[in-house]
Amino acid sequence: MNEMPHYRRLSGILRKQIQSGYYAEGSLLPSEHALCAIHGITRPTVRQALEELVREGLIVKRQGKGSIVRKPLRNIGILAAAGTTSAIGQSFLKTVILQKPQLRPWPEEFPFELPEMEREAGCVYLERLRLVDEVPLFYDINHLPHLGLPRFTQRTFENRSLFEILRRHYGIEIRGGEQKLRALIPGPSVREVLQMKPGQPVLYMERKLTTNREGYHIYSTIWFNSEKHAISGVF
Amino acid sequence: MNEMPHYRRLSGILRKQIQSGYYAEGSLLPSEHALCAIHGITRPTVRQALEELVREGLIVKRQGKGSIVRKPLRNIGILAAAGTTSAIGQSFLKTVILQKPQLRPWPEEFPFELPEMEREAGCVYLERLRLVDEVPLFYDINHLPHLGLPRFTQRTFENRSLFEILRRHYGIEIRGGEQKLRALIPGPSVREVLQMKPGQPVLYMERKLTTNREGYHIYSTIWFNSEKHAISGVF
DNA sequence: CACCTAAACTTGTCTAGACAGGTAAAATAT
DNA sequence: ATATTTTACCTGTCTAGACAAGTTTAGGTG
Repeated sequence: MNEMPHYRRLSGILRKQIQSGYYAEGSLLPSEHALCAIHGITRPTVRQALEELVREGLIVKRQGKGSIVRKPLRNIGILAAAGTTSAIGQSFLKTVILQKPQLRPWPEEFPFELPEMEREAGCVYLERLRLVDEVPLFYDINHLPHLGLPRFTQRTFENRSLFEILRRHYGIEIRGGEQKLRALIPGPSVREVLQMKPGQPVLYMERKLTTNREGYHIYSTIWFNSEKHAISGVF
Repeated sequence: MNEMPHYRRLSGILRKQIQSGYYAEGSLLPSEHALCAIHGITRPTVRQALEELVREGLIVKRQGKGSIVRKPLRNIGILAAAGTTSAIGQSFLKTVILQKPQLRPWPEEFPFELPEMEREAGCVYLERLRLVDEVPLFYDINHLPHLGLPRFTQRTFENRSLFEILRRHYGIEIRGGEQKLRALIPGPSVREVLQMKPGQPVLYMERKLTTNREGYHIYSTIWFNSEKHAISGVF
């Protein structure tokens, strides 16, 4: 249904091939010229696709040599990735909904500045806990404006990406975003959710995601237990 | 001396104009077409320049509207920026060299895997402390391979960007890199350097930067006191 | 005046090449 | 056989357009 741009289609194909191990670590992707021929598109379009993969850290390019497939990062690549589900192998990641989506007024104290439009629409509130190997890792609180999301509060989110549901059922795609990071000692409630010992620090993130809908943003607050896993990013 | 690509030259010009306030927050940059005419280059080249600025969070693009200048982030944009000096207004940032560049063997325990070439070359070690408004904020340890860096240990780094010296005197440019982030409680020595109270957490980063020199990497370990400032990034 | 439509302008995507510069393998000379 | 040069191939940069799609503005219509 969605007409996807050629470059995004290609990057999706290559991403899947890399993650499935079809291209081994350290091996070369087909050359840009070859990819042109295979997919019937021109080089700038191919380059645009490869650029996405470079940003995600899946490949490294070397002039005169080619595009080298990288060892997939063991850590959680949340910095650049749109969703957390795509960041780590989905198989190890389990999602638990602590608070089902429910309508709420916007909080009085909100770390982001909120456009008038979104404030008036009301807010869908959602709490999740992500576990890797049965150990709590992320705890995130999400606020989305209640604009054009029919039946959203009835949907099931267990083990499914929030972003995938937004894309498939409502046509909302994440385009990018900004985030702020801090290290802090979590309060007792967050500490308990993450099953951490007192005095242990977490990575605290505030994110504002932009979407293909003009003026529609998703706001997330994330607590991350970085004792065993680090967060990785490429730039 | 250095033939710079057109797109990088343009992004540099625009970056300077934005940071100097020549384009006010919220205002529009000249259209891509206008930038073509002004600088005598074509649109793909202009777009490549603008893309850099989008990645840095300096502008936001809106189809049908234009490139909007963003409010400069108050926090430290270290995630995407190559150097920390460029991330915050240089005026407020002060650099103190805690350990002048000196030759050393590579550490036994090194958080990164080290190419053979770089290990054999020996290592230049360098410790810095960054202060904002006279308050310690970053403490970073840097390891660079001692390959083609004549007189490097004699240079002065006070209030000067390490990356600028590498670029101007040795032709080394930062192309990108990867990083890992954690939250942790610093050891007593780091805590003292950053003048922090016991039990307070820091943002801990390990970065591996890639350069225009094939196989030449810069390794940094950074401790960041996030009590007053957050680290911000755009993706 | 209020409303709607069309035009002008903007960025997004894409084509079809060109040349420069780096890498590695094949061909040649020693 | 070894060392050097050439060649083929790859990515980096750039040109000069085209059409699509979103936004704003200027006219025109009622």
